[in-house]
Amino acid sequence: MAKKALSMLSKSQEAAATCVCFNLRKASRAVTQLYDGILQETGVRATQTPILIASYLAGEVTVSHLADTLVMDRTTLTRNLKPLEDQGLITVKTGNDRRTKAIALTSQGKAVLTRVLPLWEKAQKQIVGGLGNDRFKSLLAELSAAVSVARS
Amino acid sequence: MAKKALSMLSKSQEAAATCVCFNLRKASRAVTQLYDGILQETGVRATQTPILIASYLAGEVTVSHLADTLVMDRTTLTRNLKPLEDQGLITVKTGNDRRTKAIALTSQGKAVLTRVLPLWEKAQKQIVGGLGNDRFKSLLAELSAAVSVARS
DNA sequence: CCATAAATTGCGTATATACACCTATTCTTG
DNA sequence: CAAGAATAGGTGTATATACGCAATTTATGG
Repeated sequence: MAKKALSMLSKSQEAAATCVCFNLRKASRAVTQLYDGILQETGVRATQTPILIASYLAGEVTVSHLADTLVMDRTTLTRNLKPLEDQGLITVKTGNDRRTKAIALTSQGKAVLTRVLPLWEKAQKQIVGGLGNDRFKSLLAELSAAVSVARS
Repeated sequence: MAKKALSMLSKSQEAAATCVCFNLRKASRAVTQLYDGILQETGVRATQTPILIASYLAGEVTVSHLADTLVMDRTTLTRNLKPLEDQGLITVKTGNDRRTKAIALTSQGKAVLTRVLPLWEKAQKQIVGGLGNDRFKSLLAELSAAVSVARS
């Protein structure tokens, strides 16, 4: 009994301090709030920026393909596209293969992206500057590795 | 014109590849799904585990204090407490200072935590094993630094 | 050519996140 | 002690996330 209770206490302390999932989510919350604050004047959120960028880079793309690119659940992306479509930043139309939807950035979306990118850079520089370039590069590499491990 | 378009393209490519916010969120999604899959049989989610653990370690704690501990928005925590209370894993009662709420883990919550912790360890070992101990420790340190920078 | 499998997407449901605003309680001070 | 300040918490609203299931369309094997 005493042993089990002790193990529960020490394991809880270890989990609180070292859990990769918790610490990733914690950092995500903090960093997302920083980006959101800086991007606020554009009306675009930190979470929406990658979608706009990927749409811009892909030209015209299906929901599933875009979800793969963003390493995002397909149904999550579908929900996330809605406010962007409502704001006129993207269009969603039926593709030639009528099972698919073709996502494309509108000219308004491109205009907004032009305003977003300098602010993104500002936020990014605050983080990179605070971390230092070495830790920044190390962080990116480890996040990439974590994704590979988690999905393998 | 050509210059601006080029800058937009290259900046978009840079953002897609290096954005700290996006890469953190991406890794959070992937890692959370791994933990969720392993924890599934307990009925407790990866996001709920830290709340149970912090409640267990704190003994009895107010919403705001728990939110500080978890580096989580107070109102987010309030919403997250609801399903845990519904499942009977925690109790929420008015504190002596009647402005406050006292959060406490129930005996059922402790029993569930006993089942959760070994599975948490299993998930954690998959990630740590995949990353290697050096990269794991480095990742934790950089996430901690990122939180400090983002909140400063 | 048709029956069936595969591919693509949407929707129902539930939880996670956080900002703005509101209420209730306690503290502070004249 | 009463009025304003400070503190603790909840609610409305909007977006983010993802699992399971259903619907539609395309590809494929006999």
